[in-house]
Amino acid sequence: MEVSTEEKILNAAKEVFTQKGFAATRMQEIADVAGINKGLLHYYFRNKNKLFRAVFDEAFSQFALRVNEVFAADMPLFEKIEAFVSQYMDILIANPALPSFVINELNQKGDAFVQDLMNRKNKPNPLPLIGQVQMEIQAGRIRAVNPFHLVLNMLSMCAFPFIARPLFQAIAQVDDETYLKLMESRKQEIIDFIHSAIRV
Amino acid sequence: MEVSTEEKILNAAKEVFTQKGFAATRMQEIADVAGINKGLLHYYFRNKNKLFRAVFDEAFSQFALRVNEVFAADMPLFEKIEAFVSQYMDILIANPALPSFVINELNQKGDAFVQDLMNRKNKPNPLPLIGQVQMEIQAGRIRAVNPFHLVLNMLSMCAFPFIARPLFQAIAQVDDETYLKLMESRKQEIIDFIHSAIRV
DNA sequence: GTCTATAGGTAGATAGAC
DNA sequence: GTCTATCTACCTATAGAC
Repeated sequence: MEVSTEEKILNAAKEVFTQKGFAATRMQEIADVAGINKGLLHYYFRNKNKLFRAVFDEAFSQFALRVNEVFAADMPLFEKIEAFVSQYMDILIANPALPSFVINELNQKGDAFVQDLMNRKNKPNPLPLIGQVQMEIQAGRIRAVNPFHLVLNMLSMCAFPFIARPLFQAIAQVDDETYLKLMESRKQEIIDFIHSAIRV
Repeated sequence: MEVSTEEKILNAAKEVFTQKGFAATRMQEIADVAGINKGLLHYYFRNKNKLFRAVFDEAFSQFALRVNEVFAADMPLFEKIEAFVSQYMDILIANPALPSFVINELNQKGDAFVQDLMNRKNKPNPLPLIGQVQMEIQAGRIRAVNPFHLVLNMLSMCAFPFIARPLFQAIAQVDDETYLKLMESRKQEIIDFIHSAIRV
């Protein structure tokens, strides 16, 4: 064990907050998971809100930043879609509980929280990709789809199976490992689906 | 006002629970929204958990039941997809906060809660639709897509924009009314998208 | 059925010894 | 930096008057 106490707390907090959400999380439980004393949580992070922000901001960045990178890259459209879906699904497979956590808190914390987040962080920016789609349509190389909805479709198909995972997993009656393998094979399925949908 | 106290409580509980989630909801706030005394909540529903179950079960049914109806209907595949997307989006537009509430609690309450729900309620059953897709593929009338992923794609594109609504709405910088109108026009967009994706 | 008052328990946060 | 003990506030739930 060479991890600092601060790291132990952050790891434990990430685990408990992502599973239970802000309101249902108990500082005592974070301390238990971290294997340290409850008082130390306040020594390092002052209060529950600040500890939460530390966990949430990191989780949110992990999504927003990667999105912008790929969206703004200099690549042909089909390659870009393929690269995005592949990379984004990899992030989700590695962190299957994160999307529901982030979406969750955004829903519950209210508009002020979301606005504050948008000002503070560089927000996800789909405009480069949307512009590229428009150009391809004008050039007649893809079908005339609404670019906004196309991006929304792509994001939906990637993220939703993770957010609604308990439901789908219960319906399909498969264990965790099998479900994640399904998500692995889903990458190519989404890419093909989008490709077929927008080809002329 | 001819609504019974019990109904007033249920309406208020639905509003507060869906907005804040189980853990962050205060019985006092439900009483305030309902305009009644806090003690009455316990008189009618005994405790917070039972009141929650009353709200949750109704919300969950609203989704699961309608899904099964359309999935099992005797219709050609394309018509069925069109009918499903149209009807499902209508439910979502009328209850934009419900999907995130349901998904949310399913994520946080743990496996026991989900299992209990699956035994108690007739769970969503995609098999009729999946079987129909397989037949169309064998008949060569649509492209050979994985039926499971096709259903998942359809559900994702419908539901995700509502679950991730605060995020998308903040990015698109539109007000509530505009966003819901976007969802209205999205119905046809999804139908066309799926149609193009699976046509031979 | 509806209200007030309060019991009983728990959670976040602080004080202070080591 | 880390621990124990405790304060204060709040929340669910109940008891009991009306």
